[in-house]
Amino acid sequence: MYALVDCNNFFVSCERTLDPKLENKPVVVLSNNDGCVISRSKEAKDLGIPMAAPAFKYKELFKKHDVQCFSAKFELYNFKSQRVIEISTAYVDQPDYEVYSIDELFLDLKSFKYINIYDYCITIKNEIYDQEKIPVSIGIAPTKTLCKVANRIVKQFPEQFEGVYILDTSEKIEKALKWLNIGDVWGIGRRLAVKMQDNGVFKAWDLLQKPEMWVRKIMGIHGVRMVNELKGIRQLEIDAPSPKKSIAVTRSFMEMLTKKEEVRERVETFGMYCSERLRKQNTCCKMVTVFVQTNRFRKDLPEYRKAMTQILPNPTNSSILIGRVVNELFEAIYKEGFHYKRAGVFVNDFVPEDQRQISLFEEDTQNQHLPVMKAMDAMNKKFGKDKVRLGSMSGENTFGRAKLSPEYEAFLKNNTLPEANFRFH
DNA sequence: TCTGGGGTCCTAGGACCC
DNA sequence: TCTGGGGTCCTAGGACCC
Repeated sequence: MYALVDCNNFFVSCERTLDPKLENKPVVVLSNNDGCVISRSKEAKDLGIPMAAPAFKYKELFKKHDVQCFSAKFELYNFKSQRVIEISTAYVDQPDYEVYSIDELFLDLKSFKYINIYDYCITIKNEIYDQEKIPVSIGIAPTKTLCKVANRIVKQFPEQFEGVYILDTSEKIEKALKWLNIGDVWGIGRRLAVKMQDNGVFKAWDLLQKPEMWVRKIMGIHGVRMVNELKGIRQLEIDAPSPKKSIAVTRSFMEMLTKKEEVRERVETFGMYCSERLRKQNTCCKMVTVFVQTNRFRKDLPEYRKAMTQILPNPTNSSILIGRVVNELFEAIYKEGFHYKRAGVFVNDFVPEDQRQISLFEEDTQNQHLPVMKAMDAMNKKFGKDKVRLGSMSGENTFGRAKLSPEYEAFLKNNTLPEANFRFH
């Protein structure tokens, strides 16, 4: 059996660890620029605040019900996430887990043939709460997809299950799938949900009644795997962490930017962050993409969006070399006369730092840069983010964050903050 | 006025090879 | 008039996830 440990409304729960008075009150956490709702407490969900709701549209509701709003504090969430992972994984053999996202991890319970896994998971749940004050739900089932279903059941019926539910017998599975809406199946997004309903598939169970050819045609290979997983036939394994295949740094700006030099400074900074993250995993990239765009919601202003990619003659992770490319691409796509709202840099096509294929004809300076770069990284690690940086960076952010509470300042001071270390899907 | 950010995988079609 | 067959690799776009 697998178990899925999932933190309940994780970012809000983290806020509550700093301020216990937030317990039982409606609380939301907002994205950068305080733009969208990205985490909601149960009380906030009950008020009808949807996920990803633009904050400005709900101002009245927030005020009326005294909803507590917080800017995102990702240092805190990463820290708490690490703690939850450490506690959970101490209960299984070493490679038998997969960190799925910042607030979820799968455990492989294969080594526990003789103990009561339900009780065991109750213990895990309780220890996470006792030590970190983070409430979690645990769904146990033979496949990952069914773990997701079990987890949903736990959250839906809190008074019945005390945070843990096992979905094991075929009777329970059938009952669960006849209850579960098709759009709530892991892997069915908005588009597919509509397509399913058009074809008379409303519950997860209905999908199992469709012929495989139909599933293959509508959903591709994903669908076939999904059906098997729902039947209890394992298709998805617990995976060891793998290096990233692409890195992106993108931001919306608090205010629209109209000066070329301001936008340039931003994309150069994003390029630097990409380079730092490449060095952190000891890889070089062979491709760099830069994009800029105006505010897509402002129909009264002229719209412009453009991206451009360059393939590098020699793989690199030097901030200087990547910065140079970013600058060239920026020059090629930037157009005067627009109000820019968002920009970003992507890097991909990675090779390990020590396995670079060098072009015969292009000069390669990566190795001259590397010692300087590593020294820079070491100093920033010691003294703080962006303390040492390239001259092209202002070192300032253009996105807003509410004033930090004294509790949070104290938290930042007292903890060595871990690096984010998550796979995204 | 105000609308996030960072990932993965699959597929279809085109270019190219022998 | 007649115009093969099979394979790989790359890319863009679409779908999904948290």
